[in-house]
Amino acid sequence: MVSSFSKRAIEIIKRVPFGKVATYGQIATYSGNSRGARQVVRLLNSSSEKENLPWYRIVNSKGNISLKHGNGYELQKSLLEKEKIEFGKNDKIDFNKYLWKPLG
DNA sequence: CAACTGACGATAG
DNA sequence: CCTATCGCCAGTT
Repeated sequence: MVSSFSKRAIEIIKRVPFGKVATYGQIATYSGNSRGARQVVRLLNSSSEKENLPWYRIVNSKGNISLKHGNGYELQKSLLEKEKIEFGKNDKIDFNKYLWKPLG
């Protein structure tokens, strides 16, 4: 068995459906390591294009985009809005509506 | 092999 | 609420 955290994380990221978002911690947890959030970041940076990952569906635990303005932030936001995801007051995403749940 | 690096997260003040 | 700090892990330098 491979049991490689990275490979599993990639598979999981690919499973995040249209119109939903997931947190770094979520991906890490479902990949077998609840503390692997930072590895998820690495993967997004190193494999988002190769693996064709929906990197823009990954946000931080607060429901905000983690990128900096002028450095992808607006891009990610627009991509999410195209998936009908709404941003609240502080450009915050409502997890009750948009957080991805692997079961349903 | 040691140090550095991240789009994080939890905790403390 | 906000900043500061520490912990975590794997891939790079």
